Amino acid sequence: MTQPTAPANEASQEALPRQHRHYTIGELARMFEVTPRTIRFYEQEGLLAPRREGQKRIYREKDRVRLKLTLRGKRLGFSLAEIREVVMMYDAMPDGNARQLWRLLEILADKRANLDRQLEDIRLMRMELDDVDHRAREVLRSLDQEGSLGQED
Amino acid sequence: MTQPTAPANEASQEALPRQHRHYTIGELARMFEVTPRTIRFYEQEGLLAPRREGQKRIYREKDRVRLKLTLRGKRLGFSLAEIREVVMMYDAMPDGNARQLWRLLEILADKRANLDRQLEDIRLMRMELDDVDHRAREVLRSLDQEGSLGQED
DNA sequence: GACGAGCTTTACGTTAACGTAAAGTGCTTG
DNA sequence: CAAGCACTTTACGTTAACGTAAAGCTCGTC
Repeated sequence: MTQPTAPANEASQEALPRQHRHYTIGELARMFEVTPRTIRFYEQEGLLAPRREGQKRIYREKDRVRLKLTLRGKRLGFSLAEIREVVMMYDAMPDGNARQLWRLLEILADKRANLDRQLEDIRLMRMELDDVDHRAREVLRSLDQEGSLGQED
Repeated sequence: MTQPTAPANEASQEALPRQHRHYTIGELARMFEVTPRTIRFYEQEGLLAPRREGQKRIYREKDRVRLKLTLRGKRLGFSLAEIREVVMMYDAMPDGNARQLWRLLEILADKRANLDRQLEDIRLMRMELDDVDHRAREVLRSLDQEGSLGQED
């Protein structure tokens, strides 16, 4: 959306042996085409919590998945605060009390309603784009006609 | 997305006689549930160009449609700059030269690719949400069980 | 042991998209 | 004619999500 160069939906390579089970911040950054700064920022915002080895951050599979989900949420226009809300409640689920769980269900329903609205928006937006596309092609055809008729300015 | 209160997809009332053909800034604002300030800002950014009657802005049907499209674009995460890009090229279409028109087609294809990526993201996100939903409901059920067994803390 | 690569923290800077406050204009209604 | 309402301009403030610069560790290697 803000990126001019087509941003891949997910990590570049998804079907590898993936044997090492943990990553450095640079590896993750390259995988998802974000900067290390972004990943550190998400940690600061409570979306990631990697282990430390000395002073270096060590990311496990769980962290990678979470980053993936976070970025997907972002592409859909969710704020980091919203994403954190779901993520934290998801973490607190196993020992969560009923109130929290009901609250979680509420949030989920809300997010889903948002997605449905987006689906409709996409449908409409596609129609508009198709329309503009058609018109543009027609104008191009007419220009072509004029050209073959020797009409040039 | 950022709005906590469920934002309607489009204007509140869509199927009215609509006889007067022009609106004040306040009317438009109420229609789309935005502030006048937002509408003025969009004008400043080159997305709207209402007539003036004295010093007051007069919005015609065309302006209303454009605002609608703009807001839809925003809900889909497009920046105002991106929206303006399409809108301005659309306006320049009739007398546009071939280069411009090809450029427009390029942009349109780009936007469409974006939308397709969003569709996939929505599909995946829905699955995740459903999954969390299921888990939460199961935990709730188990809590209910414990409750009926007299297990309370 | 100097160096580069890759990591770290701290902290100030930046951009988009408005919000908000102040001060003024113009109509109409009690 | 005073009050109120809807509009106007100008201008500074705010928030999210990072970017960027500075300064410092740590490891392998030439």
